[in-house]
Amino acid sequence: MTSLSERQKLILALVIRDYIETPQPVGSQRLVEKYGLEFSSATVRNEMAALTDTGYLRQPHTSAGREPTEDGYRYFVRQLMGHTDLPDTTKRTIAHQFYQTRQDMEHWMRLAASILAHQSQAAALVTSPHPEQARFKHLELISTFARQVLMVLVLAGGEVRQQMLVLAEPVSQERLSAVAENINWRCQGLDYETISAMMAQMDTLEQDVLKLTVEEMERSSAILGGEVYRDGFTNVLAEPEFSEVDVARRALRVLEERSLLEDLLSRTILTSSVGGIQVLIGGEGTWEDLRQCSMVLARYGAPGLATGALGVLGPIRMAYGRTISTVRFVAGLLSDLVVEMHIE
Amino acid sequence: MTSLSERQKLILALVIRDYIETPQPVGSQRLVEKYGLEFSSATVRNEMAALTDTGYLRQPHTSAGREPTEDGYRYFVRQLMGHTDLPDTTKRTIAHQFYQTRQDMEHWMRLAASILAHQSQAAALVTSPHPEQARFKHLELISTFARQVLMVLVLAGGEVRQQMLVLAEPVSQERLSAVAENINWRCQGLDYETISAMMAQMDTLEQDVLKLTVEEMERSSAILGGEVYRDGFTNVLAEPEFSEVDVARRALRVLEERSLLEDLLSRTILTSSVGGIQVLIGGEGTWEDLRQCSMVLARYGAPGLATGALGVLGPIRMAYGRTISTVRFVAGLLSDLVVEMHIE
DNA sequence: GTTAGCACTCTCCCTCAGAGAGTGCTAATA
DNA sequence: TATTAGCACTCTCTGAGGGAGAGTGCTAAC
Repeated sequence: MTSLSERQKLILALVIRDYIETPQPVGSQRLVEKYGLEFSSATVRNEMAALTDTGYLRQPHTSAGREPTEDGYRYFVRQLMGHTDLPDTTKRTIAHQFYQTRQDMEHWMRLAASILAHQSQAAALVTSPHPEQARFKHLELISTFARQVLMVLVLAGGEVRQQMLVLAEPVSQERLSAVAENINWRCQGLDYETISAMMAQMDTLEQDVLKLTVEEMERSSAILGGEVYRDGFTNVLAEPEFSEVDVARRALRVLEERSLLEDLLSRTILTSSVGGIQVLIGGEGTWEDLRQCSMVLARYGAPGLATGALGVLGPIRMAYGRTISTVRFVAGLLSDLVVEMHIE
Repeated sequence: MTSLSERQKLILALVIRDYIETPQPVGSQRLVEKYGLEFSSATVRNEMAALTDTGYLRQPHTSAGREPTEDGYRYFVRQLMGHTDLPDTTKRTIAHQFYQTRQDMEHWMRLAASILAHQSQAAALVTSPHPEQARFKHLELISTFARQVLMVLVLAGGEVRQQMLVLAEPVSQERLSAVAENINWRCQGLDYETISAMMAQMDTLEQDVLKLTVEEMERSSAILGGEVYRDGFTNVLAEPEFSEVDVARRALRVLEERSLLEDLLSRTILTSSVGGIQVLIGGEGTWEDLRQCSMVLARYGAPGLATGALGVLGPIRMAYGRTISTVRFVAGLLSDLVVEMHIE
């Protein structure tokens, strides 16, 4: 990485700032006038030429102003931006919304997606937290109708999964409760492989229940086994870089289609640890569909218990400072909530 | 409604068919050649002029071909199209997917949205079924950690709602089970108003539980209290009428924003009965945001038990026959599944 | 009632020229 | 030596003008 003079850093930052405001190439004269610079437009032109050489700025065509390159944004995010944080009032407002909502991961995630979308005026996604290794905690069997039984499975860490079970023949609630009690006693704290192994010694009804239990525990351990909450798709459609619908379509498809999203997340944020933030700028040369977008991703949760991913997608011309602090803050809140659900 | 000659009906139908294929004004000559008509282009021109007078066709400008007006589409859907049905193989494929999925309304709705989006290449939405009047069926209290209790509420009709309850002080699982048993015995089959009324006579713990129960039952009875599942937003972005992003943004916002969606549904499909299909063409002069779109909506479920709405949103230039039969079929399937969950 | 013929209309696309914005270079200046 | 004023040059954008093409409406003949 070439080292820049202080003045070059200033100019780069100003170009980015101006370009984010008005998505138009920034000219030297304009920059001097708008920000009251101490030096002349000719000097700015010289510095801009230098910044273009180092690859941080680009000219759409000769005799147009400059706009930041992907590398320019990266340098800005890493070196220039500094650590920004949300205003305390905003933080309080957000936190307040979480504590007003019912205490339930599903609602929290939905709320998180909504808040991310709103705050950053971008498309947001939140994946449900999954334990690195699901452990059995508690099981309840509730007879609903005839041969249908509602199975409620609570995993260590508080994740609750419910499932319907259809029996070959009707079974009384007393019998079901006894089965559940037996299973609760024997499976306490076990992972699904151990449970699988001990299934053979049980009777048919218990085997049926355990088969479903193991299935659900496997699903809970899968990378993207849980739900994905999305919001704010229409936000990005308002941005000028998405006025070409095809750009918008390809980008949003990555969020909408599970397989694409799974690929993206497992190769990016899921490789980093909880609390980590990743900023993908312009598809990073890997995701052609995201060439015109940036994403800010975070991993949240509690290591060893359960973790999930969240993030936003917007134009490259994004207010990184604000977006990153929002994502970081919401991830932190969700992490706290995950931990809170685990306190025994 | 003006009555049309058979030849006019034929021409109107052909114009619509051709326009749906290639979103371009249809000329008289083109129509004669492409469909091998028995009469000349001059005759077609005369008939087209008549159809323009009655308001079923329109010219984007003098000396352009004709395209259907909203009224034209409406006439087509109501009078010309006839009853179409999905091919049996398609039906079987779809039904198969439902019976392969776990028996759980949440997954079925998600699947329904996905299938609607795929089959009709449009944006799809499915709202969860809610009972016209929620009735208590069964309650289970499961101690998870310290003062946190998982409450699982089963309503008549099989809807399951879970909620976390935080107690003032720890309570044993035995005590919780006793409370649940007592409530189950006393509230069987009651609606939330009756339960509210009898709360006063209970002790504190039971009151806390019942308060939450009543809240959840109220929520379940609200028009759009449940979840909304959406899919296929990126499908419509591929359609040429949405190449102007603003058109796409405004239309999709109606699906994305709860308040807009609630307004739309409560004034359309929620006024019709289960099994009913509604086709909204071009916003019907009421929804400005949907001016360039059509929606096919259906109400599904079982009257007296629980009902929900589903539908798709696409360009006005939509393959109505296929879309309507898909929506009707999926609504029927979901209705069957709702009923099935109620068989006692 | 239907159709051939034809003048007319309107869009679309191409080209061209002028305005405007911004650059890079050169020579003068602190 | 670093900075700046001045200036020629380049490129986009916009609007005007003209020709091709598609399709119409009208009229007169069948």
